[in-house]
Amino acid sequence: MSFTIDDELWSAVGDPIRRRMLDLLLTDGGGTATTLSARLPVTRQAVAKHLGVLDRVGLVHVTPSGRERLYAVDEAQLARAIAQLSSVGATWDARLRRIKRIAEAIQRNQQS
Amino acid sequence: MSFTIDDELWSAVGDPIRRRMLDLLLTDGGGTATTLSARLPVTRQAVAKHLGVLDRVGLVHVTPSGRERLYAVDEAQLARAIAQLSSVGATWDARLRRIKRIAEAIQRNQQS
DNA sequence: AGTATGCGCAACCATTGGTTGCCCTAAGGG
DNA sequence: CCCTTAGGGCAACCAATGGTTGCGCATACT
Repeated sequence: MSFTIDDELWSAVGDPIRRRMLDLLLTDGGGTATTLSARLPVTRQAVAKHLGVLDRVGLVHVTPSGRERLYAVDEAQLARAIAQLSSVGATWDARLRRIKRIAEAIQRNQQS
Repeated sequence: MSFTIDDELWSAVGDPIRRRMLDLLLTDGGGTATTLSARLPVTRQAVAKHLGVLDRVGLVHVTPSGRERLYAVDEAQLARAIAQLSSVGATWDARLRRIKRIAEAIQRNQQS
């Protein structure tokens, strides 16, 4: 059945700010809390908390360098997250399809 | 760019309990707060609140019948949600692919 | 009539996402 | 070498959300 795949991972990408952060990290190839917050509508501290969340589920990893902490996307883990998204989507899609087929079958029966 | 597609809709399916509720409503073809809560690890009131959320974004619709309130999935809206999931997934997937291509190109250059 | 049941409302609690303020420490410029 | 600047962590605080319990109301069942 597997509806509860990995709620931690899903809820990590569930937040719109975190999705935008992942987008930025992907396009820029990395960033710090400060650079990210400059391009987001929230403060550095908020971004830092989000980075903590993403780090805990392994979606990003950090490399301290001097007084900076550079974050980058963990591609393997993001790939896993993508897989889960499409898995849930596929499940629902299949069910919707089945429902539609049944509905059409009923219509056909009623017309005959 | 459209990373902020429809955060309302996304965050509605972002909650694990709500996803399981949608699953149940799809497989059973509908249900009430009480019947759902019987098959979920939360109370009827919690389920009722979630149903309120799903209702507000249009993912379910309700038909009052006597003292019961029967909820069912709005298939069109769920289809929209699925489309958004796969859209975000596809975006990230494309970027990961591009990064991988670049990485391989660099490797090839360094070997030559 | 009276009981049982489905539901809504309100109060309350914990967690989370957000803010501001403060302090520490590493870089950089006179 | 000292002092300023800038990145980042920590703590307090606030609002929203997901969860609970308790209660009251109205509809159905016997």
